[in-house]
Amino acid sequence: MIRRFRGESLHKVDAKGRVSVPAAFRRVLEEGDPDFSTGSSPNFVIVYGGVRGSCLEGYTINSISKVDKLISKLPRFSKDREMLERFINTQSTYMQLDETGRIVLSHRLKEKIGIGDEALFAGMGEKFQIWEPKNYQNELNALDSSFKNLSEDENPFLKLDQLQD
Amino acid sequence: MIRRFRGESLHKVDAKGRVSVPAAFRRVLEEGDPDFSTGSSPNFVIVYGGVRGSCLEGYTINSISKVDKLISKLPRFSKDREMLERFINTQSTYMQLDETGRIVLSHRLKEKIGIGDEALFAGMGEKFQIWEPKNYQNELNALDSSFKNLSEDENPFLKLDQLQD
DNA sequence: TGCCATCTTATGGGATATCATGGAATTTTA
DNA sequence: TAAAATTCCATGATATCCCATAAGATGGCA
Repeated sequence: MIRRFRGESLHKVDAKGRVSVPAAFRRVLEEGDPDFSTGSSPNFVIVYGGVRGSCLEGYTINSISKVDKLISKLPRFSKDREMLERFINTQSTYMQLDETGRIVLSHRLKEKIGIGDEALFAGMGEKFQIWEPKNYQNELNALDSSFKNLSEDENPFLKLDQLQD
Repeated sequence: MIRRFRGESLHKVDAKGRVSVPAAFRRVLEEGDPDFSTGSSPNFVIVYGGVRGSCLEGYTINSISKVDKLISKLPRFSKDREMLERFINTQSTYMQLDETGRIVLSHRLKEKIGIGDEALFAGMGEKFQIWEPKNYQNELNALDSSFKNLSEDENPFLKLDQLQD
């Protein structure tokens, strides 16, 4: 089975910026790092320049490579490519779990998304997100209400079954 | 034969949150997990963020993968995709039966649907649901009365045979 | 068809491992 | 050399594993 990032969990951020990454996510990060071997700690990538910018996004090495490959397909000096490279390559950083499964969020990263002493991890399939808990709740509420306002044929759940497979 | 989730049954939830999954459902979960082999225990997925949110929904690995695959076809950063990932991926979790056929419902999951020391399992074809027994009864009653108020041409039983295949 | 042996199921309890988290000690680096 | 970052150790809480048992269900077989 290819595991995906699933579920939510809330973790403490200590004075040094250390946070535990949810154990379930570690398994996915390990599987997604071609250089990982039992005993070592997986590498992965955090993108902080995200489309919406209100959370951090974690990618396995394999899934960020996929994104990189897509970007490389764009014309070399196009505005689009320039922009994506800026957001995804420039505004990102390699990370490595320590042996207790934690990472440290630098002052800069915490500031980016307004994190204090708690961080909310949210699984999103091929990536995961890190949110300041209140902002996350707002995001969920906003999502809920915008979902309620959708007409029948805008409902993404219903659109799903119309896709070919 | 492709087995489907059928029937209802009521099970005790012990102090640790452990519940037996109905034996009939285990067979379906086993068939629906490509990595299952006799001797091992099947994995599956519980979604708790359902559109209605009053029960948990269990999916086999195969059926949730179908959904994942459809979602992956949507453009990577589209609003639709984010919404679906949020409702289906974020609000879900991997589960594995133990060798006596039980799962453990975390405090969080029990809270979500108001479960105390009993859980009602309901087969729904491609998925099953877990309800707090009283809520389940209310749901049944509500369904009954709304069914009685339908006109002839709204009756879903009658609409069934009009579908093309 | 009545009875016994066996298997499966549902459930419980205790032991063990993993996880999340904190603090101290040590190294790096500016 | 002080501040920042990293490594190492410690611990309570939670989750997982392992074993136990009683009640049904199943299946032969006389």
